[in-house]
Amino acid sequence: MPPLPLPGFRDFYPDEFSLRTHLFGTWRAVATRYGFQEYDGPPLEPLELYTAKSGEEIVTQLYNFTDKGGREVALRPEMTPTLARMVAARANGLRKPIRWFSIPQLYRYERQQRGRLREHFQLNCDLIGEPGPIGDAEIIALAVDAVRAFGLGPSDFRVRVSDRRVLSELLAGLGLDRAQVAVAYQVLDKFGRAPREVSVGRLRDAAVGPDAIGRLLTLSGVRTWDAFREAAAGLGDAVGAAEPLRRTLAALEAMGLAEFVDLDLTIVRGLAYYTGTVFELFDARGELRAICGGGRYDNLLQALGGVDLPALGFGLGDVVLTELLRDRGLVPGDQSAIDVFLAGIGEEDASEVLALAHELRDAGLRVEYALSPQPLGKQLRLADARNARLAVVLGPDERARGELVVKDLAAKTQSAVRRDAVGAWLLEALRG
RNA sequence: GUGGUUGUAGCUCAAUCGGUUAGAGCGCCGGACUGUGGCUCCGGAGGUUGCGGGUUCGAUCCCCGUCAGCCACCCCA
Repeated sequence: MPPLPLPGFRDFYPDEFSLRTHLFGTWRAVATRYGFQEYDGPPLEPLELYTAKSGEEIVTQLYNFTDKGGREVALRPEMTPTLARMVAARANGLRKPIRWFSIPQLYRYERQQRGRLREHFQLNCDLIGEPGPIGDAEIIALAVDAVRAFGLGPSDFRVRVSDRRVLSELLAGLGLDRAQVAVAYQVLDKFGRAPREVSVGRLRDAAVGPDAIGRLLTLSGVRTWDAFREAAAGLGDAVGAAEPLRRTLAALEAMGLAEFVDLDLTIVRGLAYYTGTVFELFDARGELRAICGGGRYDNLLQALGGVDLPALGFGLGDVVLTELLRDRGLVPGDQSAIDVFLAGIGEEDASEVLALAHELRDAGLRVEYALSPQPLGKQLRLADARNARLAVVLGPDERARGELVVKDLAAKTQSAVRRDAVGAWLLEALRG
C-alpha cells in the first residue's frame, strides 16, 4: 500500500474535483457580480505575519515549521493578513473602495473532525476603504448570495449579525472589568451550544453579579432591533453604539435579504482583530458548524502595514458548505461529459476517425474515440459510460456514399449526415 | 493535545461459540456480441481482515500497542 494522504488532507478524484469546480465557478460569478476582482498571494508566509495580530487562537493551530534557510514559516491559516500586507504595500495607488476576492487553500494543524480538516478552500471577499454601514451590508449580502447561488434559501441557512462596538458598550454598561469581559465573550459565543446552567456557572465563577447575568441572558435571546433597544436600555450608550448596526440591518432589508438575517449578540468571532460588525452563516437546522464568518477590522491595516484604512470581509469555506449541499441534494452531476464519441467499424475507418476527431476538437467540441479496435457495441457502451451527447458511426457503407451516421444517445435516434457537413451539423445539434 | 468508539475487496456490507480455502451486491476487466448503446447471462481480476506483537492446536473474532476514521472536549480558518 502506498502512503495515504496526510491526516486532514484530501485527494480530489474527478467527481470531487467536478464539485470543486462548481463551487469555485459559482463563487467567482457572484463575487464579480458585486464588482470584486480576484487576487492571490503565497500559500507559505513568514510566521510573524500571524503571530503579530491574529491573536492566540489561530497561532496555536498554525501549520508551521523552519525551512531549509532557517526561516520560521507557516502555511497560511487565513487570507486576511496576506491581503492586508498586499493592500498596504500599494495603498496609495489603489482606488477606494477596494473590492477584492480570492479562493485560497488554507491550512491549520489541528485534530480533524467532520467539517474540519487541516486544509480547506475558502472564498474570501474584502471591502477596504469604506467605513460606513452600507459597506457592511454589501459584504454581508455578498456572503448570503454566495450561498444562495447554489439553490439554498432562508429555510436552509441564516446569517447572524452582531457588533463588537455594541458588545463592549453593553458589557461596560454592566460594570464588568477586563477579565470578566473576556469570560462574557466566551460564554456568549457558546450560548447556543452549552447548557444554560454551565453558562451561568461560568459567569458566577468570574464574580459577575446576578443582575448582570440576568441582563446577559436577556440580551443573548434578542433577535430583533426592537427587542435589542428594550434589553439594552440604560447600559451605557449601547443603543447609540448600535447605530451602524441598525443602518446595516436596514440596508439588508432594503436589498430584500431581511428573511436571511437575524440580529444575534452571541456572535463574537474568535479572531482578535475584529473591531465592529461581526457575522456568521449557519445552516438553519443548527446541525453543522458555521458555514461562513467575517466582520469589520478597521485597525488591522494600520497595525500590519502602517496604512490607516477601514476594512471588512468574510471567509466562506468549502467543507461545511459541501455538507449542506449534499444534505439538501444540491450537488450537480459531473460536468465533464464529452460532446461526441466517434466509433469506427473496421480498421480502414481508423484514420478517418482520427481526422474527424481532430477536426471537431479544433472546432471546440469535446471528443473521444476508442484508442484500439473494438466491436461497435462496445464502443457505444463506452460512449454511454462517458455521458456523451452524440455518437458518430463511421463505416464502409456510409463512406461509400460520402456520409456517416450521427446518433443522439439520449433520444435513441440516428440520422445520416454528409461527411463534409458533419462539423456544422454537430455544432447545431449540440446547441439545442 | 485529552477521552470515547470503529477499522474486512475501489464502494456498501456479511462471515455461527475462536475452527477447514474470508463471501455477496455494486463497480472494474473480459466474453456471449466482427454494423448499433444503458438490459440480460457467463467468466475474471481484486484482500498481508489497517499495521505490529501477544494468548491459543488454531485469531477477522480475545488481549496489548500503534496508525487512521468518527464522536465529544479544547478550539474554531
